[in-house]
Amino acid sequence: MKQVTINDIAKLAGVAKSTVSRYLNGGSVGQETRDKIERVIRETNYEPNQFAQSLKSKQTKMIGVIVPRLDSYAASRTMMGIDERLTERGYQMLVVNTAQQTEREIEQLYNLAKQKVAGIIWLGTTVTERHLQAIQDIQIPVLLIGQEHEQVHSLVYPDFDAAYALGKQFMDWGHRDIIYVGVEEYDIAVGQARRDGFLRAFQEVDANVTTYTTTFKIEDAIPIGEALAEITDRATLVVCATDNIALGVLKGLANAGKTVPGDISVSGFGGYDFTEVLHPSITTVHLPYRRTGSRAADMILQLLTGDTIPMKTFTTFELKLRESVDI
Amino acid sequence: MKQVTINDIAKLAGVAKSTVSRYLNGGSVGQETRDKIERVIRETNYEPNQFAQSLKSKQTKMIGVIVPRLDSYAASRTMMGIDERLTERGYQMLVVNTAQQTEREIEQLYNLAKQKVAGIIWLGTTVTERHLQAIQDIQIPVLLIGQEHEQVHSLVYPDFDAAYALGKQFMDWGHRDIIYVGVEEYDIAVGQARRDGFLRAFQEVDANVTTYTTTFKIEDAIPIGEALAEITDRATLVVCATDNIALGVLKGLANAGKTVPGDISVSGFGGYDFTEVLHPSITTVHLPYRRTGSRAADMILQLLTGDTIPMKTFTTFELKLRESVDI
DNA sequence: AAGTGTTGCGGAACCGGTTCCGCAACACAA
DNA sequence: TTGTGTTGCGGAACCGGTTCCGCAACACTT
Repeated sequence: MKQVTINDIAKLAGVAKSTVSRYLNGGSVGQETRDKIERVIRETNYEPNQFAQSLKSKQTKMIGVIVPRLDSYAASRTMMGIDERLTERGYQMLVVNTAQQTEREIEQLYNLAKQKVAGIIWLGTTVTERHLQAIQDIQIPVLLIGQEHEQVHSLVYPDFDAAYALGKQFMDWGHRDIIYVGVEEYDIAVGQARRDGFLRAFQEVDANVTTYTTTFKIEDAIPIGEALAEITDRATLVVCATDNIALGVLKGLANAGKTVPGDISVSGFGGYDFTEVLHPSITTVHLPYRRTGSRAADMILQLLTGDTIPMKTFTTFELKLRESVDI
Repeated sequence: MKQVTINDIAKLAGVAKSTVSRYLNGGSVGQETRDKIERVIRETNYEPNQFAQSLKSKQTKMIGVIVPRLDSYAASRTMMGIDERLTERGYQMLVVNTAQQTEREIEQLYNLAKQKVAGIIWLGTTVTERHLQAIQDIQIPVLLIGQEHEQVHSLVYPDFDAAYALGKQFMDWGHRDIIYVGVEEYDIAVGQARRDGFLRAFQEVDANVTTYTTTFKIEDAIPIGEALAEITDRATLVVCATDNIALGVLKGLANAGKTVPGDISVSGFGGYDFTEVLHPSITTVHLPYRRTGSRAADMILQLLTGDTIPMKTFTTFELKLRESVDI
């Protein structure tokens, strides 16, 4: 099981190793020599040593993917999409996890650069000066998913538009007293764009809105749901910034003995698979995580070949109007 | 931003590069030289080129992780655990996805070997002769999670015991007419061990059991739930082999207008987070995926250092007795 | 004073590829 | 026949580390 090297091939084929290398990389090699080398390579199952190659070329066939957490639905689906496409194209995905620490995002940018990945796909939550500095330092194409910044190529979800569209639908249905449960503003896409989209829709018809702020964790939204149970006579709809929050709110309401959508309606955002199979099924916005991953892979590969692509690309969204919101 | 090399350091410090290398790897170097080198390294932010190192050493600080899918709860949580521990210990996780194709598992074993990972953690579904062959060929420590085989170090969930314990509990509560919804047998752990554990518990009290077989997908279980709605007067409990199946069954029952646990009880297996926040909350078995990941990381690292560890290690489980099953 | 270790260090080879350079062989045009 | 190009190939240098070997300097015995 010893590693077969290019030297072995050269020796067995009776040529110089530079010739073998040329054969492998499409240089000029005579037909006769070509045949000999090909035979030897086939017989020995030769595979070039990637380290030796990378040592010289200072490049790999890897694309780094920076994710805030490994166990989020959005991240998982996006990774799937990325991996599929990358594999098709002969690249490998190298996932690194930041455990939701901004500091580690920056660390990992440098780290991936050290590992000579060809490009980086970054599932971001926030973009700071130091991120930009890192991106500039490392001299590697970076594609940002889920957030945007004018200086970084980005592939973003139409959070504002989707939120607006969903909010508008609710307004059309006549909801006028709304609870909005969002997250902190440091997450631009979720904390700001989504909220602003909803608020715009609500304000257009002068609806009454009460805002709560929570985290991305299900548990943290439960008490909010419980608290909301007190005012189900007034408010008719709880709009949540994520499906996880909706889940927590639903639980809280259930704990307090309220039924959905009977006593009050609840909507989510994100489009987790299982929102559909719950009872009641949850009204939400479906974001195409997986397809976005694939597109991101395509885009980063284009960036590698030097193609120019728009700095900012939007994905699509789809309203999922289901049982949890009363018409 | 050009790469600083060991030659640069040597030149700047006025020593031979072999001395620098010795300094870095703990060889004998005089105090004075040591200081000079240290200063230069600090000033230049020198970091050794990993490719050059690996080229010589034929090793990396990477642990390959083979997962059947990127978007399963179990896989995600396990990866989290692995990554955490590996990062602590100065290793990196390299995840490869097989998209549930057995063939690709084997491919990836060889592939990871080619990339000279130090060890491999394999979240398996089934173990064939060809897997064993691959494992033997590559000469790299492999740790199998979730399945077992006498020739491979494995870390397994106590599927049988957990299923037995849960089934026994149901028997104690007096359920006697049971529906079991499982998966195909090719998955030893889920398809066989879990089923057998349950059946054992049921048989001990001569309960009446009807068995259905489905897949790991939520959707495929929905029709089963719908079909079961016909017999809620007879059967009192649907035992599902996974939480996903339980979710589908619940949906099917809901579609048919049945309530849980009013008309019939339903239990899951696996312990997804959100089984707790559903309404009704789902009775299930919690398996410690994340902690298992961490342990797996520890174990593979032990294997690297040549320690001997038991061929087979069991994890724990915890019954989560909740609302979806009537007492 | 001669012999025996020990320590610190430089030089060179090596890991397995890629690439540059130059030479030989051959064809073809002038 | 000489000159110009093209093609095929070997040799050597290089990528950035690690490691083996040998030598010099300096104790420390005996």
